[in-house]
Amino acid sequence: MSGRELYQHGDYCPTRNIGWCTIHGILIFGTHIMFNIKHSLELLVSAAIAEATGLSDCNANVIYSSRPEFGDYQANGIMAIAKQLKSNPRELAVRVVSALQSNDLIADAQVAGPGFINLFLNDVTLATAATRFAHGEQNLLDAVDHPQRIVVDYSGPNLAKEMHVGHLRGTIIGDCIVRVLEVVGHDVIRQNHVGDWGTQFGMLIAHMESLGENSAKVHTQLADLETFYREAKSRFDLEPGFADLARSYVVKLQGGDRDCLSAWQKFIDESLGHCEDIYELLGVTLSKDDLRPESFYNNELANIVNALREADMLTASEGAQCVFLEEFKGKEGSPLPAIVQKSDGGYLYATTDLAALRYRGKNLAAQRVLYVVDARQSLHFQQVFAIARKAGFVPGACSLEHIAYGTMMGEDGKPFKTRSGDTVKLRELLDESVRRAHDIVSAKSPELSPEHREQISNVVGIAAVKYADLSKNRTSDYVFDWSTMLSFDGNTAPYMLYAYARIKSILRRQGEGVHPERSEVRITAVEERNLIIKILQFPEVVDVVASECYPNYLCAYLYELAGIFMRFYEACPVLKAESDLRASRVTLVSLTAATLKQGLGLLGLETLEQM
RNA sequence: GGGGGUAUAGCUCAGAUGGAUAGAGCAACGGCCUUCUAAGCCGUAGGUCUCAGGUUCGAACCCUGAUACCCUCACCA
Repeated sequence: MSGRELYQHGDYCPTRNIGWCTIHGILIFGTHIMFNIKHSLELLVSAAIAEATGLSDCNANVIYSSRPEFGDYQANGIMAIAKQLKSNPRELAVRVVSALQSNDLIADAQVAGPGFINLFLNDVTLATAATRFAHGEQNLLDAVDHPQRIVVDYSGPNLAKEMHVGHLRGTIIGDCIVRVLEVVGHDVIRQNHVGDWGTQFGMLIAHMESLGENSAKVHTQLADLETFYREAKSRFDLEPGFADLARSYVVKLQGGDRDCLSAWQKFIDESLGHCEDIYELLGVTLSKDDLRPESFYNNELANIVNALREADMLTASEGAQCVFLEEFKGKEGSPLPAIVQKSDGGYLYATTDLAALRYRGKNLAAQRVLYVVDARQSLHFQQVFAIARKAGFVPGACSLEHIAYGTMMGEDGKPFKTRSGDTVKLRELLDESVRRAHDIVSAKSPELSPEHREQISNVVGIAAVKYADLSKNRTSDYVFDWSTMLSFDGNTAPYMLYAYARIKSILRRQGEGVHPERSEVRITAVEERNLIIKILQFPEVVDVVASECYPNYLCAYLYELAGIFMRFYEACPVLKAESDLRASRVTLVSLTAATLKQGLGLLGLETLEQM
């Protein structure tokens, strides 16, 4: 955005998501572009700053006001600009305010403190915008004007074992990000980089083969993958000859031996079935089509090493093929290699990831690649990203991002395990959550039918686990705690679901009396105004989540929305109000319900009509 | 030892580009159901934002140093 000119209706607009445009100098509400009050204010104030100072490209620094008397939003950029110009910030702020183009969005702009500009939104415009959304003339979330092709790599369980709690975060955070990116109009390609290759599969196939041709028996055995793995591992460690047998299976597998491959396939199918059950239970959008297992890149690994050799990036060290990059140092400041080929000729994790990067950059033509992977792997991703860039495996403009997340801890502050120290199966965790939810629902609502209680606890139990995770900053470790996540108080799934059910109850009771799609929203109380503003801010939050990939921003927003609704609910009778006011409030309730449902949907949560 | 991360109320966590008086929930105490689901709402109390410097009109946030804990550093993924 440069200078004083705003964009003409329908013009190319380099700043994304502007809800207002100008025609003949008059700011109007644009219908073809994403609604975003904050960006619109930034645009207006930036233009005024440019008008007042002659500077282009000024950051108006618009944020939400911390207190009601400071307006709805505030522009904090004036102080920095005044300093740059060596002028008095308050005087500059006054000039900027008087340079503000007339518009229907800002009702009042006041200079305060050392040079803040407090912005008060126009009630009529707010009510009009809410009405338009209620009438379905526009969606609160509309497509961005520059969709990107974005590859999101998430979940990626190891198929040798059953999914455990360690897979929870990546799976649900990734799924939320994918939903958010899609709803704003990006072209998203999911990639489930499952581990289906490597030495441990030789061991598993050897164990499976020794059980004989009885496929029913094999199926039964594989039903508990964890036990199956333990048995195979134990034979590998203890049984004479078994380790050699396992290794011979690895060689046969990699050599493309048909029998061996078919046994491997049988195992993989079985294990994938386990994953799909979990995905269904969790409500995760990953499907078979999204699978790009490690074995998918098998034939590319030698090419990757060759390409690195041709790029003169390869160094042989202690028998292994390595890439040394300046920026990575190991112990005692010694050069740190990324090993792409072992001394025995085998390939590694880094090699596979380089092949995946090249595939995503070249074949999938990604403009942005997101890796939703545990924070402990950050060095690995820094290395492969750097190597892929240097080797030209991905286009220079393609953004590579490690969307790192922290570890789930037990109450003792150590990584979450069972009492005996084993990893907790994801299936068991989710089942327990549903069971606990059922106990609570039965205690709170004994009058509901058993079927209804079961349905509620299925939704609440799963939502509780997901929401507890998504509502935390993904980069930090957090303590897993049943009582907090299943509590109906605070920023939890049960509270959110209850708020939604309560809202739906009003809409049910009002019957066919009011038609939100034809009614007019009015502002008669501060609680209504607060609710409208909060609803209209939904696109702003979604936009930030799409660019920065922090689902907890969305959770915080929805929690605040629910809280503001509750205050409205206490202060403003809906069904007891008369005629137009009743219609306005029912419409507002309906908008709140739609926003909550869509927001929870973006988190990957189901809602309940009744609790 | 190198690199990275974390440190905010008794507990669990928020705090998006530095903004005005640092926020929730739990736990504690006190109010509100003849009124749209009380699984709710309102209020009280609780903080030298680990410590010490620095940058600035302004710092939980940026810089330097210290302390504590966590992660990571050659053929696992």
